Amino acid sequence: MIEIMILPFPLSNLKRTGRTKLHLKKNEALFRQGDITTAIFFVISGAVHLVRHTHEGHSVILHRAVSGTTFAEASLFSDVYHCDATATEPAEVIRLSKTDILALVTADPDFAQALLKRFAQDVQTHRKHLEILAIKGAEDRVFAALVSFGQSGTVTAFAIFVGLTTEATLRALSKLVQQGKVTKLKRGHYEVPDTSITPRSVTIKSSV
Amino acid sequence: MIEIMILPFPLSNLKRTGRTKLHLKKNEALFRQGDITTAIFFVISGAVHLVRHTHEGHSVILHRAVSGTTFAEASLFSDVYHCDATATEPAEVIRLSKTDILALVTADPDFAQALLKRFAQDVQTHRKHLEILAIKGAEDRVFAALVSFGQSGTVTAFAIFVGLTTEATLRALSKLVQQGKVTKLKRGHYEVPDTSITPRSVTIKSSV
DNA sequence: TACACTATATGATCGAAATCATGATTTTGC
DNA sequence: GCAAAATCATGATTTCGATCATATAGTGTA
Repeated sequence: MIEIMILPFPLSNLKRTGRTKLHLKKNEALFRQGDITTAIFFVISGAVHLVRHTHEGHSVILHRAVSGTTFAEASLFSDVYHCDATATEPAEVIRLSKTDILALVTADPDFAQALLKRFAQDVQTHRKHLEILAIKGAEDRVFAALVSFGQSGTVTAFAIFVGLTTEATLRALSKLVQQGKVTKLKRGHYEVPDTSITPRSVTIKSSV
Repeated sequence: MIEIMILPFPLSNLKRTGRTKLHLKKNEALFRQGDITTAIFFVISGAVHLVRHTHEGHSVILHRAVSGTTFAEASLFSDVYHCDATATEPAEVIRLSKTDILALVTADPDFAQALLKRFAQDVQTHRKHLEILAIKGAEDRVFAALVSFGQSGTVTAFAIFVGLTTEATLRALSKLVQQGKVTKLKRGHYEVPDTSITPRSVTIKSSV
């Protein structure tokens, strides 16, 4: 039961039947927008993207779930999934039955609190994402996203995440590299060196 | 104790000391980004905007809390507030002590579950917001936001919410009115008539 | 009432990112 | 291993929204 150790909340009381280990191939979908919700998930290895599709073919990467994190927690209280979940690389995930989780919430206060914390983190992450999308210049936006989230996955995926085209993102990255604010590790892999991470001093004036 | 009736979760067990009623004037700040977190809030009347400020003066309206909703729930698990909370119109709010709420989570399973549900709703709302910001055309974006969230507050506030300038938003609105997709109630007040709300048929192909 | 201030509205210009285009490189599936 | 597909990269052109400017309608208040 090694996996229980790395779960962000204690599962000792969860029925064994409530847990299933799944192996996903690349591009394999775990669930799709509109599917009936039956479970939340925990990533052991690999990565899963949560993607929302809009009417006219637009798509947003809402979240990239990586090793050691849970996802689709919000589905506990909604009837259908509101996004697609697709493995972007081969992944192992644990499926946690929705009904069992809900039962455990009622039975185990510590579990409930741990789950609440995860939800709160989700909210914070989404807010950070919203904050980044509000930044106007492509260069500033890409840099902010790189500082806050890092380049998870391909540049193309990163571009969708920051709400720009791949071209615009690449151009911004190459300019940032020129300026020394970003390091190009290798083709398609960029990173913010520690030195360039300036602590944002929150100097808010009390005057309106 | 009228207010307890309209709270989205049962507060009967919350210590009386944990609740304080506050009266906010227009533009009065409840807390600011960086302040130590001590409470979550419930809106009785009026409206409170949660605004996030980025390094270079950009701002995002993360959330508009209106009558009957709670806000700053995420602060339960973080040390400082990550955004400003300001009344955009005179407002009455109830301050709910953070420590008391956390105690109640442990003591009352029903309360814990109700709170979890609220968090989940928050996540869903933020996702919808992210989805809207991913829409490229100004016209499409404004229309989508109007359908999903309605025009809460002024056009200027709505413009910030959708990530456009006031001018671009007004132009988009006036075009949408021309097309009959949006109704102009009066100067600065727009609405999507029921007839134009097309149910988005989720026809996702299983291929790819 | 008069004044200041803010929000709404629309027009003109400019610039930044989307789009289109073309190759090179890497990965993936057979 | 090899062909096909996807990704990375950069250049040229176009388009849409930002910006600047100006005017009007409300709103608060002295």
